[in-house]
Amino acid sequence: MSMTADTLRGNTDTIILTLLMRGDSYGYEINKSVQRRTKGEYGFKEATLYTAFKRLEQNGFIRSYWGEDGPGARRRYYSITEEGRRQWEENVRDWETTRSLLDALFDPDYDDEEG
Amino acid sequence: MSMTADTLRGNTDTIILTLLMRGDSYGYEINKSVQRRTKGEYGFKEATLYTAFKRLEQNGFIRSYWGEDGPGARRRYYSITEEGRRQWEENVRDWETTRSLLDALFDPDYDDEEG
DNA sequence: AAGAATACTTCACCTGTTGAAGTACTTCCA
DNA sequence: TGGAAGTACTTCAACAGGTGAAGTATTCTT
Repeated sequence: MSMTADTLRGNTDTIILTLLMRGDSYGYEINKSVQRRTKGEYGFKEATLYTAFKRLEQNGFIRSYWGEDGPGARRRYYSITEEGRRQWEENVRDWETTRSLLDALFDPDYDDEEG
Repeated sequence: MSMTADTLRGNTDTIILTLLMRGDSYGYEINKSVQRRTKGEYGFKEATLYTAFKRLEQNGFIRSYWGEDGPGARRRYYSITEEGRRQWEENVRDWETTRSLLDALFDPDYDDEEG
């Protein structure tokens, strides 16, 4: 796994929750959104994406249902739950904390006496 | 593993390299520095720390030697190599990229047409 | 008709983190 | 003097999340 992917690890769930806050969606489309937002620099591997859905559903953060039979392949839609929204808030706060921790830890000129 | 620890995963090596850029050091002290910089919010588990040293040394990013026999328990000192410095630069660039990717991916108001 | 795109599933494997247990020495303090 | 706490490192088994690979099935494009 590359450095980048390793940093992303564990944020998969939060990324998915963020996109579901805009409305119900399905795997393939969510992944396209991720790619669009990152200008193609990042996208989920299929296995990553679908195991994340399973995990999120087991934790009660999302719910799923099969889409109407239209043209094209069948789609499983996901929608975020109230608990999922709460989890999203917490995860984003955690991210902000971790982000500043890492910024401090990667600073080669950090003053150790600073408080 | 908590969200925070999961985001930190894979950045262990870069944290250690950052601290070694200030001069040679040893495990216990490096960990204290991490705790100081994060105001006690983060520190390595011993197993994490020492497996990271092993990994870094195997990759040629650090070198190690036993400290002089003084008072107190024996210490294994580490010093960063030229290759380690190059790796550090790369990792920090990767971190900056990933940080903005995640900031974009966690934005619930992101405009999908933006580009 | 072929190939690309859409869409999802499952499995075995890999990597980094961790809990737990152990070794060994020194300092503090009652 | 003796026990707890602090310093310092080691090893191992277990766990979680990500990934490559292979498969299924449909539709769109050329």
